[in-house]
Amino acid sequence: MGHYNPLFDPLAASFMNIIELLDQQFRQAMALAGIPDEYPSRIAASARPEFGDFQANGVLSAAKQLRLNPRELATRIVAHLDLANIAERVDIAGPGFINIYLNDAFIASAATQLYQQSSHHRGRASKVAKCAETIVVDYSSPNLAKEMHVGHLRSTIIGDALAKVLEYLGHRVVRQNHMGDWGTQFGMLIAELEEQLGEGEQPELALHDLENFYQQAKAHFDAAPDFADKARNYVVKLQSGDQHCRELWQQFINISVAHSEAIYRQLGVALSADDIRPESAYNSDLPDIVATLKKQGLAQVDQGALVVFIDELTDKQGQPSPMIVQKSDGGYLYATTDLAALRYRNNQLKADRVLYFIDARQSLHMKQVFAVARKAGFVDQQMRLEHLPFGTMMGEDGKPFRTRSGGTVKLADLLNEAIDKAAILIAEKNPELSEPERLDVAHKVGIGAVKYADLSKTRTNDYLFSWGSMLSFEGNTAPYLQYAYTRIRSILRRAETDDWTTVGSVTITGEAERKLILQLLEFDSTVALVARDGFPHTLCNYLYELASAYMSFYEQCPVLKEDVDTGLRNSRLQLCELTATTLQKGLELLGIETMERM
RNA sequence: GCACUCGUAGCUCAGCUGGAUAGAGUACCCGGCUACGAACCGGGCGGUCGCAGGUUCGAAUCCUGCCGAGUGCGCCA
Repeated sequence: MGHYNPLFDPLAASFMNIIELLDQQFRQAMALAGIPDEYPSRIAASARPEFGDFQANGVLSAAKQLRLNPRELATRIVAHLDLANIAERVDIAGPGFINIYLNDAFIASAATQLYQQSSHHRGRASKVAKCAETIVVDYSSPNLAKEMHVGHLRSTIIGDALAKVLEYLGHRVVRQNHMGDWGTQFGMLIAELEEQLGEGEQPELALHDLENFYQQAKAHFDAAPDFADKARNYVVKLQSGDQHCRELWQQFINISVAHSEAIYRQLGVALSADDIRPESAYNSDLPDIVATLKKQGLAQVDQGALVVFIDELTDKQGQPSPMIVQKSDGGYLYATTDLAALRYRNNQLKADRVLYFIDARQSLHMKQVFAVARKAGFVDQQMRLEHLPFGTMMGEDGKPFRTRSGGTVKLADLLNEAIDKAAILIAEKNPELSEPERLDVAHKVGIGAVKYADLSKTRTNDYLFSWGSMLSFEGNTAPYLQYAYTRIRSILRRAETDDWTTVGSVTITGEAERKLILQLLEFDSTVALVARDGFPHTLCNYLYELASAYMSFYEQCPVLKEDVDTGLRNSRLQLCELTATTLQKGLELLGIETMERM
């Protein structure tokens, strides 16, 4: 696999991108200097201001691998480098660093171009994909046996952010909510529901608190052997299509799905009923999956169960990794369902790429499913299967998270608390907001804070759940970004006329403007990175730095007070507008809303 | 036993397939509202990047070993 440069992603190629531009010039110069083109220039923002704006780090590693003197090579490349009108200076420093000092006029013109583009599109324009793909994004996938709790937050909002990013880049995204509605535990729930309905309960009433209902059923199951037997019997009847069982199950599922959908609405997650493709949907495919595996000689009976031994996954002793696809009692497992889902995504959905946002603890399982699906030909060879794992939620004590009572925090409770807290803060800070506006803002701020707290952490690491960080509205948080946005909107409202939108161009008078523009120019490459790797925290960090650069600009550069005649007022208004649209688009991709005032 | 992940400031975390003097937030201290919105800005304090080797011009990053934490490994999902 070659080195990936996001700026050479064909999707990114259609727009002005400063790093891409530099990269192109460097590739040319490197080619002229006799460097094979598999060596990337690796243009990156410089670590320190005294090292210029950008540096080309690839030259040093190329020199190393080609066993050339790095300083000499750098000199040769710079001699071929054409950055006229782009850089005012290119230095070679230390062992062979190439430092690029951009021309202010060039930066200003890049900003102007970007502004005109975004103003023409009425916002940050989405890229037109040259090679749009069909990408299945499998996320959220709650277990319908229980109420959604905070542990479901990650898959739901990270998956949703990725879906939005991929759509923004022009891909065809197919959301799949692989809801868990078909496990063994549903026998238990049906048995409990039957008993409670027998006592005259209405299903809506019995199930108004899903979590509580589940606990009742579980306690009943553990305590009463005859109840447990009945439950197990119900599983078999349910999966073989028994009418009565199916009806009870359906009542349960309806209420549980409605609960999930209420959470999605509150979160602003773009998962609809159409995206639900639950485990039960694959029930009728399972016998054929197993029969195919048997026919191909991939599955064999071992200790009573039907097992696929995966040669591609072996341990140090060369033992192939086993995956059970059918239990000794004939029942199927979630591995079987996952295989059926993959075949569906290949044959029906025609996916080029499938992304799974699932807990890291399922890593082995996902590897097994992918390997078997390929061996069995359930998916085309070129289809890209990616498990994008996330870490376990930990408690303050560093152990897997539990509340004092040993339970989990309901997602609904967390969201309501965040909104309530935001409402109190808003009433304090901005009492003149009307009641309806305050409620609206409280919702956006509270939900935004919760989502950002999660999205801004590296996906793959374990993460600490704390009310404090989830409900924080200061520092590197969503409200900080939202606040930056409202400050800009406030200026733009006060500008009154809109002559500035079409007259004049961006000019640079100081460091604050320069930094702000350089940050604005990195939006596209940041989004491309998120689409490739599936780490939304990269975008969070970018937006925080953007908002931060704007806040400094705001302190140092008066906007409305500037003289119209010098053109500076228009220049700064355009920068404000460009920052606002970039913040808004970035937050939108993360699923976080903005507002006019807060 | 085997496998995967992780260990960075008091706390919570960034650090982009090796780059120059390791950065934010928070907490604490100092300064800034008769100012385009102070949910903000500027400054200070704070780190043997778990430990020890190795690879090289250069290591938080790559390799090996050790210590510590979490997770997974044929009939739950």
